[in-house]
Amino acid sequence: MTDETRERIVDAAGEVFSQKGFQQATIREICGLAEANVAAVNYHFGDKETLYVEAVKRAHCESVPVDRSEWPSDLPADEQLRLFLEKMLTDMLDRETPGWHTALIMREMAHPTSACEELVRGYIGPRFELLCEILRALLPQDMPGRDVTLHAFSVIGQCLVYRFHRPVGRLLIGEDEFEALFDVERLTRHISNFCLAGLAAAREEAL
Amino acid sequence: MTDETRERIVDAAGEVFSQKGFQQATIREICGLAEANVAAVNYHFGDKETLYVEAVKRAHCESVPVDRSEWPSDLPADEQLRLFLEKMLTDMLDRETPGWHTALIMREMAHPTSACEELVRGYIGPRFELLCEILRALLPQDMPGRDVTLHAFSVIGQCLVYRFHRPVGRLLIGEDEFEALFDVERLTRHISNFCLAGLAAAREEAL
DNA sequence: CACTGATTTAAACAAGTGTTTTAATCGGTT
DNA sequence: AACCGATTAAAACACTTGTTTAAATCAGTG
Repeated sequence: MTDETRERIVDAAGEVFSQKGFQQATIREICGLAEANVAAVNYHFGDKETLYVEAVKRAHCESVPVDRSEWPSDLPADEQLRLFLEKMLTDMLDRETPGWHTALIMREMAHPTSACEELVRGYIGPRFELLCEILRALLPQDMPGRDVTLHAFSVIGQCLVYRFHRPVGRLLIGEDEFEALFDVERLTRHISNFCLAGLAAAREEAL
Repeated sequence: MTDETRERIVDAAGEVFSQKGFQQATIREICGLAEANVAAVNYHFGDKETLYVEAVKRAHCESVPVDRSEWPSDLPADEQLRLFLEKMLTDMLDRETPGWHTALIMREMAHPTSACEELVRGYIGPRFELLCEILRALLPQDMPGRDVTLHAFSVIGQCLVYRFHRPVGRLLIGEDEFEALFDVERLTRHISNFCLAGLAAAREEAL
């Protein structure tokens, strides 16, 4: 049990931080879950914030990397977009996915802390770059980068809304109705169709 | 100064709550801003949560109501959508807008509390309904309500992303570049073009 | 002016927080 | 077995928080 304690604490911290956020989570709850003493946090990490950063680091290190070498770049761009959306929506919405890793990343996206910069560099950034490249293939060649970015935000905005505004959505159209929308396949189909039409229009307009 | 104190406290509470959220805001800071004694909150409102609900209530009561009678329903549907987007983006992004009202509503959208239900009923709901009606005019007549809802979420998702993920956006493409995107006119044009193309495609597909 | 109820004030309270201290315990080494 | 550094444990510390108390002040009325 040399530094198994350290491991258990990071794991418990990820669990609790992802559910309650940095401030709301208490060291006592984390240590209770990890079956460790409260002093262990200061002994192993120094303070609460360092532990938090450690948990975020672990979250995005252990999440599936965007291995560009294994991304099917030879697929038609519209198929690549469909695939990208399916992956993103699965990561974000799939309730079957166990573990706190994605939840913590999502929380950090909504409430950035000092850990965010590294998260953008190591997790969000590469994915965003991939999306932009896919979009570039579907947009006029001479389109300024800034406009490509606008399209990228349009694509991810449609996904994020289901993750970050779920409670409002439930109140808005009823809980059952909203949960019925939570089908990755259905959402993938809708969003990719919607986006591909928007992209095609931008392509035509440029002619 | 009979219940001017009460007014000052609600106003200061809205200010602080909108910036820091319910938990992070402290009664002492609110009362400091309101130039009132800490005990005044309990005297006038009972407890912190009641004060919060009061502030949210004031926020959406004083915000511009969706007066359906003065909405230009005779405009072409695509123009209505453009107008709707412009209003929504202006409310959400315009930094010139003083006051905490919108900021508090936005915060409640991301972190719903007990005040959210009433907010959905009195503020978000009517606006969402209006959007759905506009979209219905742009979509096949026989399209199921559920699919109209999907399109509505696609529209508002593209707006919300600029409000709720601003910090990540700044890190992602650089602060200056991101702020340059924050032009209501430009965003309105992009999002409405993008959406109108998606809607047109859904219309054609139904033929 | 004196009385009364509403309001304000300063101080204290009780609970919870991150952190530190100090002593006990463990595991390996000589 | 005795020692030693690393780790764990329980308790205390210092501070912040929402809330309450009890006295002081104010505003209106007889």
